[in-house]
Amino acid sequence: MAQITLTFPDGNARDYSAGITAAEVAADISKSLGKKAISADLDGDHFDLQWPIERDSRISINTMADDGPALELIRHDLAHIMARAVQELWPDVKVTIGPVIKDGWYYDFDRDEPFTPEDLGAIENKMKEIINLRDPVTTEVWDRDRAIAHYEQSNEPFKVELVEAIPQGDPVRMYWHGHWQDLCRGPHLQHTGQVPADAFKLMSVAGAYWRGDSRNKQLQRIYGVAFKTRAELKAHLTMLEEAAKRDHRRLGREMELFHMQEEAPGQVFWHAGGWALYTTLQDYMRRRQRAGGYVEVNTPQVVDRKLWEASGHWEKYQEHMFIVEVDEEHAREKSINALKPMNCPCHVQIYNHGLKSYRELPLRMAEFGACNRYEPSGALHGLMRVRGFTQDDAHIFCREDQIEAETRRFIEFLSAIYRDLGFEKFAVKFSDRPETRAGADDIWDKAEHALKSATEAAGYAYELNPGEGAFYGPKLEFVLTDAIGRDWQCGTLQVDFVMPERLDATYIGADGAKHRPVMLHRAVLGSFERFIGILIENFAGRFPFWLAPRQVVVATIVSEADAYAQEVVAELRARGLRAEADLRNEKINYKVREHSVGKVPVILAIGAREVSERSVSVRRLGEQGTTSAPFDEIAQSLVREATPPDLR
RNA sequence: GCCGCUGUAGCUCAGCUGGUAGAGCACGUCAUUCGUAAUGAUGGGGUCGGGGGUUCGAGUCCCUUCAGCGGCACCA
Repeated sequence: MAQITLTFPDGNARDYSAGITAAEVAADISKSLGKKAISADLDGDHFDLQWPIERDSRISINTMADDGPALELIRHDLAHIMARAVQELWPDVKVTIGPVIKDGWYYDFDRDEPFTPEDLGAIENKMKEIINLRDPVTTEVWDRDRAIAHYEQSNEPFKVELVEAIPQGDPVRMYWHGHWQDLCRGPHLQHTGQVPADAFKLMSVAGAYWRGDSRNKQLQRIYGVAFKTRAELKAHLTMLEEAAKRDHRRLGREMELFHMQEEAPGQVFWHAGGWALYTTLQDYMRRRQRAGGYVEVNTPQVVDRKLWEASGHWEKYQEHMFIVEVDEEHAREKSINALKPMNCPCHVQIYNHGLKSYRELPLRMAEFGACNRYEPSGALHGLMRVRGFTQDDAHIFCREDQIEAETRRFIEFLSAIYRDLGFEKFAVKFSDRPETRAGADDIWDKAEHALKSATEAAGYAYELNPGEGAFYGPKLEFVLTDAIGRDWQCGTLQVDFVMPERLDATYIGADGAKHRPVMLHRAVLGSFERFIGILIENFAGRFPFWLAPRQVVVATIVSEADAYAQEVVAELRARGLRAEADLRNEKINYKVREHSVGKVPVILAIGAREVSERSVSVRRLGEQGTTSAPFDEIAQSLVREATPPDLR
């Protein structure tokens, strides 16, 4: 029998006979490890204990104390246990795939009847029964034809398809959880009883296409979450409740920022508070862009299809455009227009007015461009995905050799803005050339190199998304992480070789000849609507003072203070603050509670004492105590605090 | 767009097997003038998302449509 050498994490090595299992190795190390072991990492890959080890490897034995492997095994076994439970309850249901995902797993089933919430409860109970059976998990390697024959016989067409996709000659691993069998890569635990029966929960059922393709049959996907302990499950459910509390749709209503209604799906009715936030953000961006060397323009909303045909959008995105037909009485034919879904073709029109010299490049043309896109109904989601929105859009017309400098300049521009808005860190993703693309390879080489080296020069690492670039050029995406760890892709910079060509943009070079400029499409926030949604959730409605929709409420304690309170409000407004008076005949407790719930950052309380001293009592959101000071002093410090970060 | 679920007062929600709508908060009025997270009393408010059908009778059952929610697909 051949000998193999296994090297442990502490650097020690031992020799074993080839074919030994990780379980045997663990038991050899110590009796207790043999008992506690749940799986093993071999050269960094995760295997189950029964796996025979055939060659020299680095090995580390995992126990339930190792969170990563333990959770993966628990969730993966639960996926199988759930599938078994479903087939025991409804034997005619077809199984497909069930991977581990963040916090849990899902499994896709083919069943004619929809799963109901009651079904989920029944499945959960059945799963607990299976766990309590402590059924052994066993595995075998089959050859492909045997597996196909098996699944054909048991009438599992999706499994047949999965096995058929495995290359001829590759081993096919089969797993059994008790009598129930599934095709699976593994690894798994040793018996079903190792899964904590009280630390998982089935969350929801949703439609999902087989293999993620909308042309395929739609299956039913059941999602579950699972942890090692009941306490962790509870903590997770509590976290979900907390996340729901900062949902921008809920806060938008509670804080009276905006609403949406049936008559205008996917479009926003901004209320006074939300619009204050919106315009504050827009004013800030306008100043930033001016300082950043952009010119600001504005272009039409309704544009004839001829331009969209020229730009190529008509062909590719017609279904997602709002079409406006104008039936003019004396027109020979109907004029067909579209609400602009993006600004770039219009910007090229401005660029094309008058000859441009190479001396004018780079030309940075910005627009707070109001766009409309007919998004599929199922895609709409609060402010995050809307049909009417305004982009902080700009196009930089430049020469190829200017791409790198412009990219670096943009990254620095964007990072300053993200920092001002409360996002310290962001990630950069770089997408290079896709299979089908326009433009010559040497230009792609140059553009890709320019984006990469500009990113590095600006001091950022990037993650590569191979082949994910647009057909017209490579792109950078900027992803920020919010206060509860969620990622949002906001900024983008895309190189475009095609649009200048299609719309015939040129400049006169130093050589006196016409040349083609390159266009850089870029945005920092993306859309104001979505970005404000992100801000709301990031801050949970507790905005920094300069952005807060209502900055100050002046609340009276006695009605004798009304006149002075109004004076205070008038003065704060005169100094540019968003201040309101609350003169209602209510106790100060009531007013403080209401405005605290409304997330007003500063409440100024005024009673008889403040009137006589011409002072105010200041209460900050989230703080218990109050401070008292002369009004003028407070007003000055509030004005300072309300100054946007770029003006400080 | 697809699958599933939901739609009752401004908000959150109750309304059993069909018999002609209810609570809390909010809002109005009155009393109270109060010192930092809900003062008390009282009053008004809903064509039960829209349309159609079954029925003596529909918030409740059926069909259809719109919108929202959770996913999937999409996201120039």
